[in-house]
Amino acid sequence: MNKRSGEESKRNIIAAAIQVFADYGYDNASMRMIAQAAGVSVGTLYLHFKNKDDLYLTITKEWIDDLNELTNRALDRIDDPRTAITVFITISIDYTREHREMILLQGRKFGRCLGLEQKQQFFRKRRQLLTDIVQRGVTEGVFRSDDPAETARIIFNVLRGFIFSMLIDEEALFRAEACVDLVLNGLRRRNNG
Amino acid sequence: MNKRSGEESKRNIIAAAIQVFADYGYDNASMRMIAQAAGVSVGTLYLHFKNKDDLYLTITKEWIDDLNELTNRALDRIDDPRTAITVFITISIDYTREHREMILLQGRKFGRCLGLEQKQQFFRKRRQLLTDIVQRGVTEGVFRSDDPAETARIIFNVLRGFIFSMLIDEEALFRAEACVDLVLNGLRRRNNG
Amino acid sequence: MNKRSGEESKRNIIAAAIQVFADYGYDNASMRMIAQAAGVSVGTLYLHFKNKDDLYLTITKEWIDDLNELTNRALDRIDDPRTAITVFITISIDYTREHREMILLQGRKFGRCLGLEQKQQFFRKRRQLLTDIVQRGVTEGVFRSDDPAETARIIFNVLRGFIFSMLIDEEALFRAEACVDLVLNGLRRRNNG
Amino acid sequence: MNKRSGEESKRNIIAAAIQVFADYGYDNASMRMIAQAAGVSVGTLYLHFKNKDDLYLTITKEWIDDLNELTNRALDRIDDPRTAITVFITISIDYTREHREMILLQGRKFGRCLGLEQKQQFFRKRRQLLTDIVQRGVTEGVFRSDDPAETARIIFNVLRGFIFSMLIDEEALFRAEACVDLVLNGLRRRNNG
DNA sequence: TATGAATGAGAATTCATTCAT
DNA sequence: GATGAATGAATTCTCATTCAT
Repeated sequence: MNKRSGEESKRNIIAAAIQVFADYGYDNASMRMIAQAAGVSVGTLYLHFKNKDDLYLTITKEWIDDLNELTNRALDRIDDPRTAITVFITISIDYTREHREMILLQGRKFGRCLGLEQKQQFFRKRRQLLTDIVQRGVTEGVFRSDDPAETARIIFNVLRGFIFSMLIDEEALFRAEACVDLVLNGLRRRNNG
Repeated sequence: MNKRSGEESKRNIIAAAIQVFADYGYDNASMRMIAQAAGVSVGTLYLHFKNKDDLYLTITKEWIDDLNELTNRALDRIDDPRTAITVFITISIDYTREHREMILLQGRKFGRCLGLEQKQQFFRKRRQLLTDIVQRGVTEGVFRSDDPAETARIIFNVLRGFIFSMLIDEEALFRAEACVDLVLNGLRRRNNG
Repeated sequence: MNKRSGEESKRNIIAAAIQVFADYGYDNASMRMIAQAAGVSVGTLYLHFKNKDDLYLTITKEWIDDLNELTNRALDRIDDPRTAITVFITISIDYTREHREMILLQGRKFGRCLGLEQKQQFFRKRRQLLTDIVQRGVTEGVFRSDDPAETARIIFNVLRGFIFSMLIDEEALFRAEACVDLVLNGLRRRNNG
Repeated sequence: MNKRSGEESKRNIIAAAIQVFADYGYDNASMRMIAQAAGVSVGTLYLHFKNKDDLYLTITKEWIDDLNELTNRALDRIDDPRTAITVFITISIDYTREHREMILLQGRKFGRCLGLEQKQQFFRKRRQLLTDIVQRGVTEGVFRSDDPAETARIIFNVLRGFIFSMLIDEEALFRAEACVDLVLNGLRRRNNG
């Protein structure tokens, strides 16, 4: 019985769970696998988390907070819409590359999606951020867009596609710069357009 | 019980399985549910399919063939790269909207993804199609792209993102035209570019 | 795999479950024990019953129906209140002696008592029967009772006590006739009373 | 943590355990719940009691002693058998009403009933008390009974029924006086009997 | 072909008990 | 004395798969 502090043990379990969930998906990851990966007994899992859902939600909540903060900090002092788009896309792609496990955030549990409310709010917030940037660009006359929200959704979906490609289809991954280039060009206002 | 020819029964099972898989996901769809939806006994499922994986793979194979044919037919006589891009994106979005179940194609069984080889080949083929179109556009001087394959991957990922949005986040869906507009503008060669 | 008809198998499981529940109580009887006693696998239990509660409730429902019918038939043509009391007590005691397992009917699951509604209705019906008999006796001038319902409850509780004694304290069991004697004497109207 | 003397802590745990056992039953009461209710850690429970059974037995022993003393004191100077019966029944009913938890005394752990020997002795003693009273009444010519022990068992079972009704079926409860009335009338010797 | 009863392995979860601190 | 993290065995329940009919 290797005694640790409660918090230490909890972090340890979370780290293990992230790996296992990411490797096998929510459904195929069993509590036994997670326990094994964390080097603890199954019972210990339930000492720190009410159940499998709770463990999963704790993890996703961390990511959401993490990404929110990272994004906010990065966009904090950026006024130029072109730079803002560049930063948003680059951060998203980089973060996804570094945290392949983040796919879990997108995780669907078909019937009832686990923590759906929380996630949708997060997605909504990110799309709003993009919408604001595009809108600003339009106002400033550097972007062209009939419908900034629609444009934001499209950009958002490239990034969502990237997340899944990370997991199921690495050949489909692209460089952030290439994406920025295409998008900025697509948004660009032109005289003879 | 209603005697049917073997083939008829098989079609019937596949139709039911598509629905159930699409509604609940591979893991949460049980053979019992599929049997019930098809109005046959569990044993009958195994008469036509070796096992659950086999049933799933049969379905995905059908889709791949279906989509391949649909796409090929649509692009058959189109020479203009701009029209080709427009058609490819529109077909993909429309098909996804009509066949929400197609998400299954992206289906990940994390550890070992079921039928991965087959799917990856399909994805590769679609990206190649896009690459060819972009390449042609560049050659003809209407598109601008440093790396057509990279550009193709980006477009491919918007569409992949759309598929997942269909399932987990309907608010994120966008119109095909808006996407075409952004992409074509992004690809457009410009004098002062 | 010993194939039986569905109904045959179900009866077999019920018989085993009655024994196991009676011997160990609801909580201490495990599905594994019941399966073993029935000579089937655990999975088979769930083929016939939705869950443990369902199995338990099926059993209690049978008893309730059984006892109701038995009692109704016995009291059908009896007009004399003294005979009716005698029959009611005798039947109850005899049935309990023969079906020691019937204790399950009383079964408490503390927080939420399983099938409480159903049982309470059954108990209520039996008390009502007793109340009617006593009331009749009073009306006919052979019984004496300030409050027939209260009297009925007391008699009802002797019988309930008997059921528990069957299980936990056989030394406390008594003969039906002795009980009838005491009760009838207690109910008897007297001139100098 | 609040340092207490060992004995004080023990009393505290017992009080909490009584509540929890009474609310949830032996099986459904967990050591964690008891610890929580007592405001101590799980480990502390095992400092004072060898295990769950030990804790339970300690409690039942207390009750047995408590009830024995209460009953003895009440019957101490009562000579009249009629009064004695009245007192015994009234005390039993009242005590049960006030200590709903006392149901635990009847507690069955089916297979091997916890502390069975101890309890049976207690029940035996109480029945003996009743038997003595009835016997005395018969000797003095105020009661009529072929078999005082049998009569005692019947009275004992009304009271046992009452205890269970307290828990599972409050509608079945009755007033002590009504019971005394029926029993005394039932015991009464009559001229024309 | 078709059925559906039966299986057994494995899933999530609970809990009495132990023991390092 | 007191704590509470850790354990492991047991519990309920699910499900892909098999096979006698």
